[in-house]
Amino acid sequence: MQNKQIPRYQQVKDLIIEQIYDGALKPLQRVPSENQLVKSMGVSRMTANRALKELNEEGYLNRRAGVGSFVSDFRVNSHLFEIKNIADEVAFRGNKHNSRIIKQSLIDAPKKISRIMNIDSNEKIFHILLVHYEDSIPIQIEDRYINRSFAPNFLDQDFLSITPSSYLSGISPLHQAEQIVSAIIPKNLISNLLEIEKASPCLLITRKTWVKKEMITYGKFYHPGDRYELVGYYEPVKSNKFQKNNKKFI
Amino acid sequence: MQNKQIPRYQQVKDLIIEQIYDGALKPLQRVPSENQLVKSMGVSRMTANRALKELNEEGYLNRRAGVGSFVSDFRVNSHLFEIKNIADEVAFRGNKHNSRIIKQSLIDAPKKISRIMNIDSNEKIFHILLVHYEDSIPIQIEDRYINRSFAPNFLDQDFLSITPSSYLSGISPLHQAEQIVSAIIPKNLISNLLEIEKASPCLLITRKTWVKKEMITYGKFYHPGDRYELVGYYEPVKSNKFQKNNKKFI
DNA sequence: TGTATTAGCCTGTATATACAACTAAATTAA
DNA sequence: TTAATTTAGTTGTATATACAGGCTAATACA
Repeated sequence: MQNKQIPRYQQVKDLIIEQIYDGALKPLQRVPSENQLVKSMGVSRMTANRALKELNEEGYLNRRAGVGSFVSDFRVNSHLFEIKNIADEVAFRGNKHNSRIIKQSLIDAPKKISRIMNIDSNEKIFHILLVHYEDSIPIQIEDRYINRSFAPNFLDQDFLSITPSSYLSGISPLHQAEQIVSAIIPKNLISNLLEIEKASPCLLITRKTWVKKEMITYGKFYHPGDRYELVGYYEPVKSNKFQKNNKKFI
Repeated sequence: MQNKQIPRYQQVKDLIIEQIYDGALKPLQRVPSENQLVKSMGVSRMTANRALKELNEEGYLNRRAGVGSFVSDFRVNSHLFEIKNIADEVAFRGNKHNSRIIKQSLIDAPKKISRIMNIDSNEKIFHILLVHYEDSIPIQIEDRYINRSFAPNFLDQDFLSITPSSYLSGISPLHQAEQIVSAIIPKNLISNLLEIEKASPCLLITRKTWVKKEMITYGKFYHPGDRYELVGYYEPVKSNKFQKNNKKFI
């Protein structure tokens, strides 16, 4: 009965979002046009317009006048705009990205991780540790745990040709993300992999992501403090895109 | 004649934004209702609705059904949502904020600053250096330059009772902001003021703000790495608010 | 005087309609 | 064959209208 409480434009939105998360609507795929929604859902064109317009503003869809509305490619740009794919960042700066895989395995979930991710303590979990390079200089260490049920084929992936972020975004877009930025002095393993001095500072980004209330990944991302910065540029008008940039290797 | 290119809802928005920046509409003040805009601007109620609705989503206005639409209080929350007032952050966590002013003066603009802010090199500029405390523990050093023409009475302000951010936001809301986050080992002056060890890392936030294409402030904000984090929480639905939080002094 | 009701204004949603501008594909003309 | 034109479908904007629901203040009632 609370069906009547939910506005119709929201019902249309929810239906489309549902189909995106279910995989019924895949990235770049066309979604029903406004007039099709008028017929299929019995709403007026204006409320269909509102639904698609808001989904566009929220990053789920891309719309082009005269063409149509299409599901965003979350593998390139998350609709949670701050979460970007580092390979695309590097490419955006005109540099060459590659990576080195240190670990890629299915392990018993460490107690700390199983607690954070709220999974059973005797459950297995995927773990990956890799170094991202920009023009052969290390710029990020990705130390990440992935919920097994979300990406059962995780071990079969070649993460030299596609980043874990991109692969995971291709399975389903994110519902939520939390990102904590801090400044630390890293342990030896990290500073060695980043090829930096032992006592030099790092930006540490701790990121949790959820799909449908379930935590999908928990990861730590280490960046050398002297050659990486988080850049945010804000204006109220259009999309407040967030960019991560590293310095130009001064 | 390009008047016709600009959509009418955008014209309504521009008019209101203009008045906010001009000070004709002040924080918490009521803006014309949809029906008043229908009469005064000769638009339909739906386009007036769209204008006010978007201004609400962009943080310029607060709307309440049955009551009206009001200008946001930018002194508390910038509509560039990432830029928050640290005193309010601290209060939000239920702690006590106070600050200590190290410098508050009108100086000859250092060459580097005048170049960054694009002002004449023999121009004078305001400079402030202060330490923010949360429950008497230093959490931020604010080292900031302020364009003289924007805030002519800057020296008369008592920045123990109101933060510079809050004061500046009260003059006019921001048009643009850039924020760069990096990890550094601070110089002695900074580590002394923050009461941290010499070699311990800091989060450094370098922030530039603009009003109407003119750079208003340039500042560096230092946070102790072991007791401050930037927390971002994202979800696509509603406002993607950005929060700065420090740890609970573990 | 104190309380309940009402009136009036506000935003939120929804529909039906209309025209403009854009795009891609089909059609026509050279 | 090539180029220009038309056509159909799409999004973007704009209007007029309507009703629901929230809120405040004036009004009526006890």
